[in-house]
Amino acid sequence: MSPRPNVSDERKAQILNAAEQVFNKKGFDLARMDDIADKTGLSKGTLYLYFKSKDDLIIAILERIFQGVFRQLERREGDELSATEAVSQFTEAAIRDYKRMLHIIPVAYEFLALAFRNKTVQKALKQYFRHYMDVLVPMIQRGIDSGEFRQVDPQEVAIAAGAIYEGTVLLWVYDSTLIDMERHIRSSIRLLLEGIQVPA
Amino acid sequence: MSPRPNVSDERKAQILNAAEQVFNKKGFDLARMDDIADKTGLSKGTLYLYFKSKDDLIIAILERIFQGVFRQLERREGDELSATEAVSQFTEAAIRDYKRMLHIIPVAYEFLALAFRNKTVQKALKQYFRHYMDVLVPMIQRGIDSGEFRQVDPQEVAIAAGAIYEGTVLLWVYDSTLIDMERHIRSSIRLLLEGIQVPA
DNA sequence: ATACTATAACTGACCGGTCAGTCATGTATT
DNA sequence: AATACATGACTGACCGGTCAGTTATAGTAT
Repeated sequence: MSPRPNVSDERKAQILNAAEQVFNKKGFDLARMDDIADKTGLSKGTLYLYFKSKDDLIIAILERIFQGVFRQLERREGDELSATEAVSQFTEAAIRDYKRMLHIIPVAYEFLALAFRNKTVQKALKQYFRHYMDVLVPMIQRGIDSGEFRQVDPQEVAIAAGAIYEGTVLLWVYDSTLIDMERHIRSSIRLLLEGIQVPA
Repeated sequence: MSPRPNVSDERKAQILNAAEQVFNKKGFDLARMDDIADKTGLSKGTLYLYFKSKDDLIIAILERIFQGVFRQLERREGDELSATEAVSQFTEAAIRDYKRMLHIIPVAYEFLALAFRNKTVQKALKQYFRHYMDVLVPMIQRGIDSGEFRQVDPQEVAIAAGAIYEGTVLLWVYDSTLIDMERHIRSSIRLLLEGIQVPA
């Protein structure tokens, strides 16, 4: 048996949590390994027992975030609902996601800037977006087939919806006093849906 | 008379152009003052004759960008058009703006991340967004008053449109092969407008 | 024309602070 | 004793910013 219990997983999570907070507060570059060490209550040397570099730490954080988002996206449901209701439920799930992720938004935008310079990041974003489209496009297509929606291009509608989700978060960053993320995502999607519904 | 002609304005522009390129390519922190100096063909010392720090340089770049956008926003026209046409023209202007700004998008996202940590940046963004709303909300209100649009909340519609503009750019960053910025901004705004128009 | 002067424009070696990453040493557990 | 875990002082590369010195040019004097 080991002379000491294996604490590797706890330590890693503990370090990632601290690092996430520090990165959010200061940004990648201004975040010091010493800051993260202080936050965990461990020493800097110990960080390097569990992560071999600062980059390694960042990558691990981003992976953890994307894993969460993918899990959420993959939970498809509501095939028995009307297309409007299905999109609305999807929207509610998206809102829950965004609210859960509010605290890592600063890192997320730094990550976006990085996308222009890093192939791996580009791939992750592309994959995330395709996932999203794979869920939403068929949902809209079903609405068209059932006569609930007009003859629109389902991909264009899905892109409009995606733009509304992501864009509302951005507007909220611009001015959080004027934008209520939850309310405005909901109202914008409602306007979009009303535009494609076949009048009763 | 001066022993040498004043080249201050040309130099500043020259340095800002070079800095913009380098910041876009490497990001703010990885960009070296020496890189910028090399790009201009001037020496590092000369940069400091015109800008007192690296921060000063990035601030000047962002100011230049915002000035351009404000100039665009303030050019109101089209009071004699239908509201739909006015919004469409505004959209075309926005598309032109975005296309013109494509090359500084990486810096823009770094700037957004900064918004969470910097009051000045927060103020600039807020101002930008208010400007935008000040133009678009009355445009939509006019459509409602004239009976062209349904009784919707004009602010909600303006926010939806703003989210579409900004969000489409973001989706394009995610996957530039799937998103045609110009086409998808246009189609999404069209869907939105169709949703608020009073049926003929 | 030529030489001289004043000064704006420019240069680049250098300084000093910073910080990611290392490692010799120590401690707790079995 | 053996092993896993932990420490924090230390190192050295790096880079923003400085400044003593150099160069170019417009005007002036001869």
